[in-house]
Amino acid sequence: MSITSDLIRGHTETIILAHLVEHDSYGYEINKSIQVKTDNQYELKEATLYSAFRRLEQAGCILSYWGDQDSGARRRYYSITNIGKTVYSNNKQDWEDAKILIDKLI
Amino acid sequence: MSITSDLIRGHTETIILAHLVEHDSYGYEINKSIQVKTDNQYELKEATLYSAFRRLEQAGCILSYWGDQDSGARRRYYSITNIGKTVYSNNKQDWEDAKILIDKLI
DNA sequence: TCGATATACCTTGACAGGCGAAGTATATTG
DNA sequence: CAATATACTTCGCCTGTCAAGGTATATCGA
Repeated sequence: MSITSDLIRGHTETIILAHLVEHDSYGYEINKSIQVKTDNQYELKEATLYSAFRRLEQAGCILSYWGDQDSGARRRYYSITNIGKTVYSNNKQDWEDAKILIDKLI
Repeated sequence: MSITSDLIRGHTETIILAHLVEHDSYGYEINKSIQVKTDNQYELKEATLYSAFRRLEQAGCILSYWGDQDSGARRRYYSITNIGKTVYSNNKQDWEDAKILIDKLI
């Protein structure tokens, strides 16, 4: 893990939404996927991940339901809502804007 | 101001150092400069700015001295140290890395 | 001359997101 | 049978941001 947390702060929710736009998923899988996508350069801390889920659900961006595994640990699946999709696009645009802004300043 | 604070969070110190790499300066001027550079899209809140100065000085990244104005409000000038220059380059590189990482994830 | 505005700095306390640490439970593998 | 992987949860601390309030000097228009 190279990136400092303050640089990623504020992106956690967007990262989760980006994953859920593709397909329903659950916490552990999302985190593994982040590690794969970044060649193990980054992973979310569990507490960070699950508290982001709580915020997103509270905000109506995602819905959760228990998966029905006949084996293995239970999984709480999440799906993105229309609100979540809107928030996701807005966040993505904000990121594009922020990149330009920060590049001007540092 | 369009950018949300969580996207800029962690960049405040780097932004200040970036300004001080060019020349010694003081809080008010740095903040004005940020507004000009970003066409008024962004400015640091005073409390944020001055608490960043305190952290940077504590960390040995900057030094401060009072300017000798014969008129107008007194100014506390800051100059960047060698440590500060090193921190600045590291932060800049971290930002380049973070950009790539985040782009992969969102 | 007096109020508004610009310049310039400082402090306090609250808030929110990240995260270390610890716990729970199931399945697999050596 | 112990270790490891999967999978989720909660508690409480830490840290950067910022709203709010304060101080002081200079200028400019009414």
